[in-house]
Amino acid sequence: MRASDKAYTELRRDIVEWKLPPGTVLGEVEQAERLGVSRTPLREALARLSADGLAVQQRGRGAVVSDVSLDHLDNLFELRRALEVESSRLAARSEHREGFARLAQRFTEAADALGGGDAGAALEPYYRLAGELDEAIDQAVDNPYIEQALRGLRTHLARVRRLAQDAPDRLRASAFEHAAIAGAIAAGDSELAAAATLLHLSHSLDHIKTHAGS
Amino acid sequence: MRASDKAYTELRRDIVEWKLPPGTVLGEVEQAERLGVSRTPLREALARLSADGLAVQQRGRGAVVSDVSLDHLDNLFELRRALEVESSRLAARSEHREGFARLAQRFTEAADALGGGDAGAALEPYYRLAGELDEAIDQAVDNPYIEQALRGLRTHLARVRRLAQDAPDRLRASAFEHAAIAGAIAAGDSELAAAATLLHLSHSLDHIKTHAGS
DNA sequence: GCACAAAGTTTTGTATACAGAGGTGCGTCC
DNA sequence: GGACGCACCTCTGTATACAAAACTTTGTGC
Repeated sequence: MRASDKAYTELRRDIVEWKLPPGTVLGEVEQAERLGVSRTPLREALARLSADGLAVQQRGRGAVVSDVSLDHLDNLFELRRALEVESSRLAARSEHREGFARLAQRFTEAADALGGGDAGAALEPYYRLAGELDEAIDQAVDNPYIEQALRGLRTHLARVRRLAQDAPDRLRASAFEHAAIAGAIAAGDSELAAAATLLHLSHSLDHIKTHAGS
Repeated sequence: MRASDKAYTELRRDIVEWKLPPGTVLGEVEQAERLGVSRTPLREALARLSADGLAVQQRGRGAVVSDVSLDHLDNLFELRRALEVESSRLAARSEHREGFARLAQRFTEAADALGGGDAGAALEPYYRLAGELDEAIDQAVDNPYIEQALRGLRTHLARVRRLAQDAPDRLRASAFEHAAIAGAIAAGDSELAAAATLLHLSHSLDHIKTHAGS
């Protein structure tokens, strides 16, 4: 693995996981020493982070971890709506929809598990399942431009997710909403898939806005 | 201006204007000498171009100008539909819609000019007007995430535009479609704005696909 | 004559050294 | 006592030198 890739991967992970909180100044020598690479590959990593929007380059002052707050939530979800609703629509029209019926079933099972006694143990599998749905939609949409836009969006979402804690009842409802999306795609009903996605996003945003900041 | 910015700007312009056609290998020393900068800032420029999708880094072989062809058109317009339809919808709901009525009028006038005797002279003003509409929508949407996604999209569109020549009658129809979009936004009718945008994109894609390659 | 391997050459990837710009702190002047 | 200015210092931005990896070419063996 190249040193610049290593620096990029580590810095990106640290930023997304809030180990480097917003506003942190990323001094080149400091970070280079911390990560065990030279300044040259580190600068390349910082440039990529800036392109991702995870850092902003201040003139003369180097790079600082970009700000993120609930003020961005509406903006983030507006982009999410544009991309994900259309993605669901396209996925439902795609030829490669074999896996979605099974995914819908697994989401329903996950919802039951989240409602059961040991909800904590069902949490991690549920997040992985949600990731699988994202991947399946990406594959079905089969559009590198949309995929790239979604990748950037998901990075910011993962970062903002820290601001809102996940209540078990919300996760259970979310699982049912995901099941509806996967089911609509499996059925090839593009407008139903779009509607189900729109509903999920609306509920998701509502939940974050009412339960965040505590 | 920093040397890396200069290298990025020039390379980007050369790629978008097809002075560096797809498949061109961007040797580091070669380009560094051509642009009069050192390899270090040039590498930073190449990294940014890769992030934009204008170049792809091939293992061991450096960077090459990314491919672009009519095969990408459907993918590009799918993303365009997702972003621009939602942008029009958001712009129509925005508070800052003062300029759109005037823009709609200017598009109607531009359509008349394009239908008149000296259509060639009306070409350049029309392109500028289309750019103004894009900017106005960006301002009304007021969403940095969507704006960034649109910026990347427009870069690729500018590049692919070379593949399709602009027939005068299509431009005239396009002007009317733009007038409809601007008018709907000015009226604050979000669904009408979305529909007008959808129609414009559909016609635009149809035209390119039937008239391209000659 | 073709295929495989090895060596050479060209290229990228990394480190370090140097220069320039900006910021901060202290001193002096008003 | 406060404000402005100068100097020092730290940090970014750039260049160059070195190392490593990959591709190409040539030679030899089958």
